[in-house]
Amino acid sequence: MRVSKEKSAENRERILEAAARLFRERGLSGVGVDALTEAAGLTHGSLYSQFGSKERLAVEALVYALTTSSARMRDARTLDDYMARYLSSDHREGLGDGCVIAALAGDMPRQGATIRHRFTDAIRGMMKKIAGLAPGGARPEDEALAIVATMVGALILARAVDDQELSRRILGAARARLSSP
Amino acid sequence: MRVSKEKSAENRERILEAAARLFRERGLSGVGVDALTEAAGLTHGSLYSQFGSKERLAVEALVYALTTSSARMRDARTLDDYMARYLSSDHREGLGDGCVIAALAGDMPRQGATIRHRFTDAIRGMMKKIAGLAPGGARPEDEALAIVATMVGALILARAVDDQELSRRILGAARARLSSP
DNA sequence: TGTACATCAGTGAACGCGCGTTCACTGATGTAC
DNA sequence: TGTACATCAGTGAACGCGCGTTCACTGATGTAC
Repeated sequence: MRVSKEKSAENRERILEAAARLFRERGLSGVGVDALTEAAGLTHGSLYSQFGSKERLAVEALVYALTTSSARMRDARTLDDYMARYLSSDHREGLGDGCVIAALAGDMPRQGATIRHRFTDAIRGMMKKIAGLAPGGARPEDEALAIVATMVGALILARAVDDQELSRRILGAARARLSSP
Repeated sequence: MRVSKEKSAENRERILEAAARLFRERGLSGVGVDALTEAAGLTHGSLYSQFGSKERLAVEALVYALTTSSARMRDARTLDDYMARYLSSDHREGLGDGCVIAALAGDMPRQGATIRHRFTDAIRGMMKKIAGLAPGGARPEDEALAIVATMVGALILARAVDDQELSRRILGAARARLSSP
């Protein structure tokens, strides 16, 4: 049955919220349309009314995740502060509401043009944020890219290993290397 | 029909070779048993004679990939040499015969215990190789872990972005940061 | 404000398809005599 | 060395299942009068 504009907008938001979390937790191909809509209290057909296809939802969910999840990092004022948050065990455990780049980078080589483009913009965004926090240097954006690579790589590896002690060590080693310039 | 022991061992090797390449190219859940055996010139049933299940093949293929693919890096004598090879555009393009860690790290949080364990050993192996090449420092293995995180992160991000110039810049920035100590 | 009706967000059955796995079967290999 | 037969690697049909998507339908919403 038809629902009010307000209710429809709220349903759309709930699907996006669920998708932003589930895609990060299980990967883009690891979540089906049933799981996505069920998590929002709807049936799979509503996804097609709202988004047209799973891929188009994925694009919007990526953007949604970028605008909401950078909340964790947004008000970091110094590079040390940013790093401490990014390379924390909290962030390692919080796949579903953590960094989109670390969660989905491995999927990107196999994605469509639109979603890869948004993802690339997200990396540029993180680069600029870090460049704004870092002391400077001759090429601040290149330095920022190296810092991004270290942080993203450390988080991905810390989540991949099955040994808690090694995981803790990876995050600590990355923090140590980045804080002592 | 039954085949000779030699032929059977050769078939097993061919499946492993195809699996080691395809799993890295498309991810562990991105390749089906038909694709895996067809690439070796066999039908899907032979996978079950040889390995018992797709997951057990994945474990063996991971080990196989580690022993063969580190060929690219094996004879690196210095950290600069290792880095130049690892952070090359050749390596970025060569997903299928490149670093297993960079290719599969993103899949690990959703894998079974055995395969995660092997993967964790692979990271320790790379850490020790780097620690053996690096100048030293107070905690050579921790320094090596940070270098591994930077290299793996840079390669994953360089493969993820859709902008060739940015991709090149990511690899270059990581090289620059690692070579100037 | 009240009534008649067109709109359309969401439902649920159905689609074709590919997945991982099972299993009866084939027939060359390998072995026992 | 030659013969009879058990073994078993590989084949191909079939399984139940979940995938993404389509579509006729429902009925409350929103609009035109």
